[in-house]
Amino acid sequence: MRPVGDRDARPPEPILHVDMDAFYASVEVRDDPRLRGRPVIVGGTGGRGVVASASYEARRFGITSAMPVSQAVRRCPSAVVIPPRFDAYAAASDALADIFRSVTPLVEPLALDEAFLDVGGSVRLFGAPVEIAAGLRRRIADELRLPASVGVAPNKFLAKLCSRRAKPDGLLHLARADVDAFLAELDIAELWGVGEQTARRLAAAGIRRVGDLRAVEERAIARLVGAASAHTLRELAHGVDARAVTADVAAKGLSAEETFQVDLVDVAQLRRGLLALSERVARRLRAADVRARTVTLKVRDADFATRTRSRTLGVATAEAATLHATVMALLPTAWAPPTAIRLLGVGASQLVDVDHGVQLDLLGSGRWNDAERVADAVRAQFGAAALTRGALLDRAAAANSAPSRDDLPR
DNA sequence: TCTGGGGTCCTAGGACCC
DNA sequence: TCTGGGGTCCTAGGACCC
Repeated sequence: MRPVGDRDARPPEPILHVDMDAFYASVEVRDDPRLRGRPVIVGGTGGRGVVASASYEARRFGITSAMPVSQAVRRCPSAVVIPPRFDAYAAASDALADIFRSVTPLVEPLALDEAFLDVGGSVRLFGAPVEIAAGLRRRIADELRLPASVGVAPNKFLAKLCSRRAKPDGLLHLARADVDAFLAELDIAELWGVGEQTARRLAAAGIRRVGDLRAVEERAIARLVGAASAHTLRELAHGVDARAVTADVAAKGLSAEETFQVDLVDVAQLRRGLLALSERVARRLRAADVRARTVTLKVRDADFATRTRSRTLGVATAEAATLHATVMALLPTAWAPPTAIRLLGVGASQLVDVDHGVQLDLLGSGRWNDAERVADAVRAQFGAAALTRGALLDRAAAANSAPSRDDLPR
């Protein structure tokens, strides 16, 4: 039975989207006050790096994320370029999550710097959603000394639109009654799932605003973007989004990839690169207590042509040796000399829980797993650099590989 | 000095089974 | 002796998101 009465009613706009402003750059400015007011770029400094985050001062020069750092620096020679410190961002992200969970258990992170919150059950304790949102912004500013923007709306999609609209350092509440008018004039590119390609295809059919989209039959949209996208698009155009805020969403897959500063050209280099990536993936699988059934090799040529090859194993694995053997077996189907390679990747998907005991490995490659688990323990106690495979210590590998980073806890 | 790294979801074709 | 339909799994690629 639901209690009757206003005090218990679920508010009409219970969903919050909290999004940190220029997150990585803001953390850097906070931790080094000399950077305040200056154009700050966080990104790879190795020559092939791109912008991961840019302060609003840098954005005034037309610098956007994913832009090559080289290009960004040409636009703004006075910009300070800082290599990412993921540990610092992860720490800030953890503190942020603690603040979120102090108002509701229904917290769904989307990335290190943003999350959905359903505060529908929190109003009796903490007040209306807008008041909760304002309180969160205050606490984030006071305790983390970081700027955040918050959207308050009836559902996830609208809340995300609102937080974007509120940026930087703002709060926007969209009442249910205002949804239709708000959406009608919106550019279709603002819809979730409409990127450059889709926007171009829709525009070619005369659909530029959400209002235009509403006037077109779903079947006609499906011919442009496929059935599934057409259905979602139509719902979003009417402000409908039934997805619940869900805490603890299990990951579907996990991968590691690396763009090399200098292209790789021979099989020995590729073998070493794939071994290092296999180790990173295996370690993360074991840390998450999962095993993968499907292994994917990713190869990008010097001319940026990208291929993937995958194989599904009979027995799920979390062993670097197995991952490595699998991607090495796939390699000849994706690469042949003398093609130069700029990126390698190793992916693991079709994850199964170790607890569920799906794997019954009677043939006993288990000794590899034992050895690797011992290695995990040594690294946990003495640091990531404490143990490295002999094959990775080769001089050529050391010279060509970017400094390795610890894998991010997720 | 062109184009990172980590993900999710969808589509389409083929294999295979009933 | 000429061709069904449904369902599931696997693989490759692409769009999109932060």
